[in-house]
Amino acid sequence: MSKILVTSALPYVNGVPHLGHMIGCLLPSDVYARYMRMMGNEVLYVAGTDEHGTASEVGALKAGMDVQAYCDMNHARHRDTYKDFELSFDCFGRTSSEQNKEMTYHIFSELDKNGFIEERTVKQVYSVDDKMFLADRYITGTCPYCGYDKARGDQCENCTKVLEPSELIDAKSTISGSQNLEIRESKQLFLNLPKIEEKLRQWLKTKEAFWPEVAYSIAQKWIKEGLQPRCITRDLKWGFPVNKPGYEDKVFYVWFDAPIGYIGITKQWADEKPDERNWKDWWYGAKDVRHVEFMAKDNVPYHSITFPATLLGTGEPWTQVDYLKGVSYLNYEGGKFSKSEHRGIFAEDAIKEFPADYWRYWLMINIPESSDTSFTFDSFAGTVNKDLNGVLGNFVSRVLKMTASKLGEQVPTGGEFTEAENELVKNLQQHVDAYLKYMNELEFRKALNELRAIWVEGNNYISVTEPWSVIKENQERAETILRVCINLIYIFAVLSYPIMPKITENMLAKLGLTVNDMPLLKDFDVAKEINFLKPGHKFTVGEPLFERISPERLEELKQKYGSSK
RNA sequence: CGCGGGGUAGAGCAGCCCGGUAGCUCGUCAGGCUCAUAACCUGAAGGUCGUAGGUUCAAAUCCUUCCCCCGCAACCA
Repeated sequence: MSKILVTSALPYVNGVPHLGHMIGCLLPSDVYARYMRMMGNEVLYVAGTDEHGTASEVGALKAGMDVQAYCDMNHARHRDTYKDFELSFDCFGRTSSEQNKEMTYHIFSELDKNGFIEERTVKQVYSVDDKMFLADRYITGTCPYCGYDKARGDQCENCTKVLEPSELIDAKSTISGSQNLEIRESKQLFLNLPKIEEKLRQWLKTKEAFWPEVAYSIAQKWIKEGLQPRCITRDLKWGFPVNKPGYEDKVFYVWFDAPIGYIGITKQWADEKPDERNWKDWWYGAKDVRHVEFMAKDNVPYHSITFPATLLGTGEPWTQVDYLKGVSYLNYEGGKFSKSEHRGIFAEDAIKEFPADYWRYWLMINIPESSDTSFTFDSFAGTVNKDLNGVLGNFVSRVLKMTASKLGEQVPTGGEFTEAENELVKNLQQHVDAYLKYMNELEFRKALNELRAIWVEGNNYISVTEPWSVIKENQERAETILRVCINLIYIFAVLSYPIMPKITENMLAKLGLTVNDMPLLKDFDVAKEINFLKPGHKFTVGEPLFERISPERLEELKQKYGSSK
């Protein structure tokens, strides 16, 4: 048994998670955590909301709320949504916690002590009326190059020119609309990345053979271009006050304390049961911990460069990332998800339309592993109707109904296995081995394709053996076939658990079982499990596992959630 | 010449690192079955592997040119 530390990139607290967020980090990390637990490993799976930064301050301001209350509200909203999606966090914490503050202070102090922190003076735009410094994107004005009147301080969306806020004509704050802006000088603290570069380069080299190509190439790119010192403080109120004399009125930049949040959240988890849990077992001088991180590709630089460098700079034995699963973007019907343009389907709405497992399955079998991909309702409906209803749901239904009507609601007795059963077991074992191999390698698309192939084996077997005909002349043989089929339902349920936990529970319930009756996936032996349910074991037919999506319903969904134009 | 990823049957993808009969899912067509959710099983058709050139006995796979799509470009979370 080994220890697997699973972390998902932390969703920003006042964002509204959509399907792209779900598949980018949250869902695959959950599938992996569940899988690793079923492999018999000790798993710690943590995530939480990333709460600091300008966006929260501005969001609270616009909502007319106190920042803390605003974050409390949004944190709860995230937590509930992820619960609806069956995400099995051991702890879903927050970066604004006391524990994270403690970690952040410690790590900063070590970096400072080791000479990796330096002071620089930077010029920033200050809004006199808002009484705050403005991030570049909170300033708009007329682009001096193309005349576009809604150019942002960092870039003009119209002519794509990269801008300095001071270049804008008639610049104003997007928060209050005030034009009373001035450039002020401000002292900030920087993390001296160039000083850590060599150490980082050597560390990164050890990852080349293991990380996915996307992740490693992005990290490599940053190294190649040369690292720059990085500002880690801000003139804001919402955040951890800097624990260095002379800087108490500033806070740490959100990107400094956010990844430290993984550690802080682990401490939140440990503090719930201090007698039996210790965060250091996972993060500090920890032995035999494999740390697997999940994130969308935009997050890769922070997790492959900045955060590892931060930890390296302390000179302390922190757990670093062993495997970094970077995922590309999921678009919506060809365009980007956009809250402001009401385009896309957001997690809270998705769950009202269909149970979590429908989404989990579609997202995992379509996870953007090699390039960006799109969600479409046509594809979703096709997958739900074909894979879930046609292949899996229908198999369960035909087997249980046939058995119940011909032989009663219990596992039939029957006789010895024949060539057909031996063939089935052999094929199934091959697919199972491939499924487990791909899950180990975090090749989710391939793994899910194997899972479906496993379900297809069931329909294939029943087609070939034709129990509905056989029962007319040879009841014992038909009983054998149906006994095997009912055990297949049990096997399918177990194997589907990491992807569709509720469906698994539902399938097991039909067989009078619970998830506690499931075997470990480690060394999963089809020949043994095919005989798990003994003759006479009761079952119930019950309701179908899935609901089909009719053409009318499909049209309705497309209308409701408007496609991109 | 900013950087990275992608361009393979109607659609979505695998194969490319380690050259050697181009695979999978959906869709289409044909057949089978009628236990089941008009579902399931089998078979077939369908591809100049973005473009142009090079290396090689042999290139989707290696090298070079160009074109197209997506994303990123560090005070943006």
